[in-house]
Amino acid sequence: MAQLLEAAASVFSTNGYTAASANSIAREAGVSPGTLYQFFPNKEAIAIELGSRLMHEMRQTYGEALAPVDPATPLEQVVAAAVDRFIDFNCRHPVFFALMHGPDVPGRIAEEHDALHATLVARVESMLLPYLPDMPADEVSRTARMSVGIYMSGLELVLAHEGAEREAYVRELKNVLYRYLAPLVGD
Amino acid sequence: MAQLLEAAASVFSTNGYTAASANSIAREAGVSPGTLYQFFPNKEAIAIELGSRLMHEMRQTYGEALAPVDPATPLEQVVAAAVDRFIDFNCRHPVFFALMHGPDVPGRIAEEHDALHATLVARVESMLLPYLPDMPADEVSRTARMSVGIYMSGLELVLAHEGAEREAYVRELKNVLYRYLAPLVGD
Amino acid sequence: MAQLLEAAASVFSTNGYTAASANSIAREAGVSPGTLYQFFPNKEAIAIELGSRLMHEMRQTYGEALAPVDPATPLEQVVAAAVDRFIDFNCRHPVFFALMHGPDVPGRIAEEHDALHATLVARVESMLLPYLPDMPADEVSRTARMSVGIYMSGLELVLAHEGAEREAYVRELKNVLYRYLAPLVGD
Amino acid sequence: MAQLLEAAASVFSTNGYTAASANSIAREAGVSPGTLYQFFPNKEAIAIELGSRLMHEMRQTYGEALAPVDPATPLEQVVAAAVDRFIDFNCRHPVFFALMHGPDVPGRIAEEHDALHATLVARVESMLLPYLPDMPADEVSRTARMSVGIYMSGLELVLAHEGAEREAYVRELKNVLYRYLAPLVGD
DNA sequence: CATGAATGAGGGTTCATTCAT
DNA sequence: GATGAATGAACCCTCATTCAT
Repeated sequence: MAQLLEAAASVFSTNGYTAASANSIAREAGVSPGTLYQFFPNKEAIAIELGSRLMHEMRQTYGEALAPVDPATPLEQVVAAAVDRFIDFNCRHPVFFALMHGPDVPGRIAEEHDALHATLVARVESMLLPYLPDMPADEVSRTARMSVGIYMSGLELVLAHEGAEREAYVRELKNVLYRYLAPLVGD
Repeated sequence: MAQLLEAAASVFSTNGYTAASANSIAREAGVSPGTLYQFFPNKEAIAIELGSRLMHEMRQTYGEALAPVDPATPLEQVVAAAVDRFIDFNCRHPVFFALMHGPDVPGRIAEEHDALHATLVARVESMLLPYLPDMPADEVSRTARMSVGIYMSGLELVLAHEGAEREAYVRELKNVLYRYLAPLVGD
Repeated sequence: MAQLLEAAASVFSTNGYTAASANSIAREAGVSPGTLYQFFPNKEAIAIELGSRLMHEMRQTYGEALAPVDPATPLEQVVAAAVDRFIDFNCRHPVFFALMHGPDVPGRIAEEHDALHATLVARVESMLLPYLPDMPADEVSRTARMSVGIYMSGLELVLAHEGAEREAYVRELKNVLYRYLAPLVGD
Repeated sequence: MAQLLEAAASVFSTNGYTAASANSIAREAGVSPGTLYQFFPNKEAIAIELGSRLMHEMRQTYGEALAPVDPATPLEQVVAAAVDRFIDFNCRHPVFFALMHGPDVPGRIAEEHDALHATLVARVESMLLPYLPDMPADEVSRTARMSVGIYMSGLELVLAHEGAEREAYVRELKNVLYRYLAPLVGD
């Protein structure tokens, strides 16, 4: 059953959500289609469950890290730590990226995709808030969304490379974010 | 047939690449499926041709603008102009976004996606080069790719909003890019 | 396309509605499953169309016969004629019987089944009315429903036999109906 | 296991034979599907066993009643009693109706259906015989079959209504049968 | 050239049946 | 015995693609 989620994660990351077929997931998991449907009522449910597990794991693993930070901590440090954790998380769970580049089609998993996204935005917002005590709420929200966007596009580049090149992209992503946020926090 | 490409552009931007069916494109174009297959060997080919045309149009429309700039022009101005043009281009050709985000699936269409992407990267590179005369080539390339990534994620946010909120995201995107590049060009 | 309805009629009469699979209908018609779905949105629609055609044909063929009859006509004659026509109709359209022994499962064809049944009841009612001018409406309705039920069960016996035996059952059915109705009409 | 048969009876009468799934029967019985298949080789066998038990129960309960009757008993009384018992039996065993109407599909279950039917016919025949001493055997058989058909279609109408309306249909069914048989027995 | 009916592999899903525990 | 997860063929339906007209 974890077997099935693993297979689904693998197929989703390889082919994307839309192109992943229920039977291909079952095949990857080494079970019959019928078995898959004893655990999940439909294909969507697999993605949804996968999504919740990812969100849960994110909270478990990085719960404290994204909790309100002492505003005295240098921003550079906070950004670097957040990026490192985010990259690390995605390398261990490449399906996260697949689910975030969710399906073009609307539906329940689109909602799940949105939930994942919203979770991410909320965490970034809560991380930024101590640094931006005087910024209006809607501006904070925009800043958080922009940061998540940068995160995601940086992640794409990072995952597309290996070794030293990957490291270079990680540094670059940190730079982008730090330089974007530094003026806002008066750092 | 321009008629077919227009229809395809419309359907791709409405439903995304994966969900767009060949027959729905033909219907939208007001021709029979058979006719479609006399112009294109398959669905992928439509996306590929569409991509080429977009690249061509990008070159036609903004050719001069992205041509090497006088390094004396303030970076802020250059970034602002590039972002404005980019947003404008995407509003007039929403299919560009669909093609850049759509195809999770590997295949020839992914290659086309990459070609589009590469074109974009090349243009940004050529724009940056005058500002970064001393930067090693691979670092310039990384900077350009990072910039394109930021562009794309910014675009997503811009397109997702309207009116004043959209304007705010446009400004934010300019900020991100300017702050990212400023230290590099010694501005 | 008539080809498809014919095939459907054949498969429905052989296997019953529930057990008839869309693909088996297509196979019987000598076409591919896809073709079937260009003419009908789903399996139900085939049964529904088949039902309407039957009702239509019933009205076309026997329109005048079931129209209000001169109450002077001997009941025996009317019953005999109605039974003969009914049997004849069913021999030419055996699927009628299959659709009337509709699906246990509820759904749109169940409604169609009901519509067929209601049509039949209405025709019998209109045939009986001139003979039962003083009977309360609900009693007429009951009588009509009872008559249709007798019709149907008689039909089953008739269809299950051949030759002289079949003829004997036809006579028997006429007897049942005549004897049932005679006291009501004061014949 | 009586438990299983009870469950099957319940599921068959609720959903009809075709729509009843083996697993739903097992669930209703509170056992696992595996257990079900230790008592019955397949789904059909359940229906068959259920049918046998119904026949047996019919014989147990109404054995004497349907045994040869004193031909002096007024036919009206005999018919009324038989109908009342038949309706009563079906109210207590609604699965009887499901089994008699359910299986459009040919197969062993249809044979069982026929066996049930044959039993019913035989009982009616034995009831009629004393009244029809001079009728040829095949004609008696036809009369019995016809009577059973009327029974069944009357039953359907009775079960489809409630309260006073149901009572009215019961009376109607008695009328049909009595009027049908009266001339034959010279009543 | 254009047509559009026809194709058929493949998608998601169900369910009678089996078998290792 | 009893279990219930596993099976896999078959179900309904879609859609990229073809070909006779």
